[in-house]
Amino acid sequence: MELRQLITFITIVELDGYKKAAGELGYAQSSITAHMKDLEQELGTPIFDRLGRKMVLTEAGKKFLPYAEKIVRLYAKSKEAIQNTTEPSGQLTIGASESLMIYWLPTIIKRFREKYPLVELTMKSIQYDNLTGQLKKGDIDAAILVETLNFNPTELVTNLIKKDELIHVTADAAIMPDTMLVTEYTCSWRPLVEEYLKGVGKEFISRVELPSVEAIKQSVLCGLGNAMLPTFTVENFMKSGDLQEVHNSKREQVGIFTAMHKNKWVSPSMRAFLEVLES
Amino acid sequence: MELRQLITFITIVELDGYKKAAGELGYAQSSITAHMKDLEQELGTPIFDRLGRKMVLTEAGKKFLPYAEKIVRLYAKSKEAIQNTTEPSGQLTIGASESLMIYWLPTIIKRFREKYPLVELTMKSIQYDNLTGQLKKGDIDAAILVETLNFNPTELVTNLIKKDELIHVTADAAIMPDTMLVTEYTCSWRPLVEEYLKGVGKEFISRVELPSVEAIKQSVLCGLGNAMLPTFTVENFMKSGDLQEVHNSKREQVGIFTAMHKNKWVSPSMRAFLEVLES
DNA sequence: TATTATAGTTCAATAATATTGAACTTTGGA
DNA sequence: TCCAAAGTTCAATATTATTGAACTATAATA
Repeated sequence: MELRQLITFITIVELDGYKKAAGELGYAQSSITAHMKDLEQELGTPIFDRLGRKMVLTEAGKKFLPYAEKIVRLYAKSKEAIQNTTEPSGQLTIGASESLMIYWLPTIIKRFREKYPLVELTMKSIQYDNLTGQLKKGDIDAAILVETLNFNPTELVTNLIKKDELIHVTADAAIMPDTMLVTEYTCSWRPLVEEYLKGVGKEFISRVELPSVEAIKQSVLCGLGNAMLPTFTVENFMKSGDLQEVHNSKREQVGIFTAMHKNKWVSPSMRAFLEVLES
Repeated sequence: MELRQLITFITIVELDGYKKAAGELGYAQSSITAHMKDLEQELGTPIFDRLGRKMVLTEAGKKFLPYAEKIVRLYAKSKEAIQNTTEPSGQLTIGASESLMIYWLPTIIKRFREKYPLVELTMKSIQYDNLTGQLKKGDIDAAILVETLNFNPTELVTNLIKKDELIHVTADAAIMPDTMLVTEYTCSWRPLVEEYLKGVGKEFISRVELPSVEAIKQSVLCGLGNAMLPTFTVENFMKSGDLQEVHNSKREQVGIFTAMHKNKWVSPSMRAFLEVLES
């Protein structure tokens, strides 16, 4: 049984005759006969009675008709549902680094939700040590993260959304305290912090590792130590003066990137999200 | 898009891989690739992301999956519904002559209904002058009727269920009144009545045409005239003595027949009905 | 870091099947 | 009685589905 035979069957019933159906569908009449013979063989019973030159549905044919119609209707519907995905919809799972999630994405997500309400958006925090794995397994469709500017792993397609800088901040601009508050090792910019410290000859300074950017920031505010953080995380406190840049400190370049698996199909939802990101 | 491709698609998702699906379905792996390429072409979007050696459903694929499953499930269901028609069901329309409908069929219908409750049985009265037409148009699936024993029209398959006789009845057995109560001309046994009258030299006797057997019987009972009727219509009144056979009258042979179009497929319901009829 | 095994793709050859036209059958009207 | 219309059959042909072999890319392993 194949869809084409079901379509033939339905057309015969609609137009009341093999010949008309053949004309409608662009087949030779004998093809119509063949289609129906196949169907009847598969079903094991005749579906038409050949009463004189009239074709009349048998009881089996009558029972089968609604099934055939439903199947063909579903077929058409499925095509439409997939093809006419003008309006992004369905699930979209984005992995984001914790800091971006807090300081940058909320407004973006809000805009995206307003524009594409049919997309079921899920945000997940990413594991920096297994980004490729997460993208490959389909755990997340794309990732947004802060990385060094040379970020470009094979297997992934990356895209720089925005450049930013790591800035050395402290509660009191005059001093560079002995304690450096840092993120964990798997954090993407942690190597840059280490490089910076080496650059200023402070590679042996004591470090306190804290689990989140927000924890580090609050601790810096209390004077517990200082830290290298992306500017977008500290902008507001710089303006208010609660945090200040260490004098003569060097800034390190970082970028906000999107990343996805290179073979991944970019769905309409995904494209929409990337567009909102870039605007 | 063909059913076979949908089955392949579903199997791939279930077994998680082209190779396993190929094994399961008895295809070469390249056939699986071809199936999915066809599907993707028809839908206009990829349905799998080739992430490394893992095949992961795309968003479009995820949306398509439930459609595919529903279509394949319907396909299986339809086959089952048609093939496993062990239990007769569906519509069955029987045409019957008015007399049989009244005196013979009620108990048969009752038995049939008890045995096959799923069949929606419809009884229609037949037009004797257009029996073939009714059978051909699908107005009725089969007819049950009283006919002369040589009843055997081309185009129809007939079957003698039971022999019966036309019996010349009257309210007073001693006399044969001047008035003959007869059915209309299109009635199947009317010619036999005419033949009988000719046989007994009464071909010019006066006739009153009445529209139904029941009307004739009641009229005979009142002494309005006499009539030739099938025994099954008058049995009870013969036993009670209210109707009596005319002395030395000849009986005419008739039969109760089923008739259906010769090309008509005998559905399980129909077969069941015929079996009940013959028991 | 090679090496190997695994999973999927490509492509040309082949097997399978769908379609067709021509001749035939049956039926319903002129 | 003959003709036209509708469907069937069947052999020829066109199309398509399937396959095996060579190839690519990736994951595992040694």
